Amino acid sequence: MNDRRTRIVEAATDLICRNGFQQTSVDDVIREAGLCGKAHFYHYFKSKEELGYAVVQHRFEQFAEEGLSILRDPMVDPLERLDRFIDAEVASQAEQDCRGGCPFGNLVTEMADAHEGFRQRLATVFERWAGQLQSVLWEARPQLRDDADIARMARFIIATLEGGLLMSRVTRDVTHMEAIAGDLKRFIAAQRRETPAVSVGP
Amino acid sequence: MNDRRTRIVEAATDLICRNGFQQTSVDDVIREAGLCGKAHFYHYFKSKEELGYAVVQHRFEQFAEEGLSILRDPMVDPLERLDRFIDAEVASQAEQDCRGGCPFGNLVTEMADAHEGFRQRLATVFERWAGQLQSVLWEARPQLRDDADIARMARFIIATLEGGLLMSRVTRDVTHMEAIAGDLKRFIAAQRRETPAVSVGP
DNA sequence: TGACGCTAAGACTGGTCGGTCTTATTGTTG
DNA sequence: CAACAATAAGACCGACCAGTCTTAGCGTCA
Repeated sequence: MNDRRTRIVEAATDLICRNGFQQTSVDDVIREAGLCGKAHFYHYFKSKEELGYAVVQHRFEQFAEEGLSILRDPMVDPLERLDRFIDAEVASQAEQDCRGGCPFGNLVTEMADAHEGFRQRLATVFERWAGQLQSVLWEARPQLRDDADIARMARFIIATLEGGLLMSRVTRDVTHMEAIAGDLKRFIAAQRRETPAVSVGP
Repeated sequence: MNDRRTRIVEAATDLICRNGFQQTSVDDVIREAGLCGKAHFYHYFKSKEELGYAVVQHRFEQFAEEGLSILRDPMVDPLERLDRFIDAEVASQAEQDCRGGCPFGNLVTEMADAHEGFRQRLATVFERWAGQLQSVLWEARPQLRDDADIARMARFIIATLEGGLLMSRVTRDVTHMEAIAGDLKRFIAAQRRETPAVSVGP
């Protein structure tokens, strides 16, 4: 059945996000999932690489559900949503004791140069992530300066978060991530229209 | 002689910066350096890990000389130096076709969680890097707002550059790095004193 | 010339890896 | 019960790795 494949992908996602792709062996995944032999694994996946692609896909779906969903909450002001998303990233880093970093960033570092297939799939992940941020910023457009470049801002936010994760990971000090996230919020705040837009009646 | 050890470290630095630590075998290093056998290698280095530490050290010395030296040029205004440093990072990324990223960032991702020895040495690297940035910002203090937090700014700059390298690496598009670097410069510019400080005569 | 000590080179060891192949077990149909 | 199909499990293969051990070749000194 297909949910056995799903089960394998889940186990592999855990392992790969924790230890990286190269440091996770197919045997490890089999053992962790514990419901098929090696030959059977290669019935579900043409190769280990194929498993890696499935993991990228799966992890992004998790992220879209657990992380990016904050950006979609229609009951909250868009710029407030953005702040909450940034706070959630900081909180998540604190929760895992500054270890692990961003699974997508990790895989970029590990695989992007050597493996075009991974690079493309990861590029798609970041594109979609940036797309969600752009949607929020677009909603917040009336509050933003006319010259605010939304696509650019979205990429800047991602880059800064990724860098913040890296810095707090190496220092193992979440206050670094907090400070960087704080500065990022100030950067975003600086893109707000100085005089708030006034809605004009008919 | 000791310069044979140096030669090995140089070869290993090339290989490890290009392919990562785990993906570089001791045999690869031997072959690349081409001037000693394996047993001899283990005379110079207690283990592969030890070689890795030497590579971190060596690569940082290169970086301090080639990259960070821009920050020390006494003939240039400090904030101008900072801009030039950022430009140099972008140019370097363009030169290597958006591949490779930052060797220190790569090693953090690869090793920091699993290997305390690497984590500590890499933390030192980032500390020194941040230290150089702080020196520049300190020099620029008269031009900066009174509430500018210099240590925080230094870390923010590093984080943003690291994130920019990652983004342009996955998209293989240096314009992303350029845009992020541009926003970073705007962030720094926003920390300038609004009314320039006036030197008061006696 | 001959005996000895030192070093460089790479063969070797035990282990891991991705991926395949064989075998055992189960279920199904007459 | 018997013959066969489908599937599961893990033994196995060649390649590679970090680290050690053996050996062959060199210079040195008598």
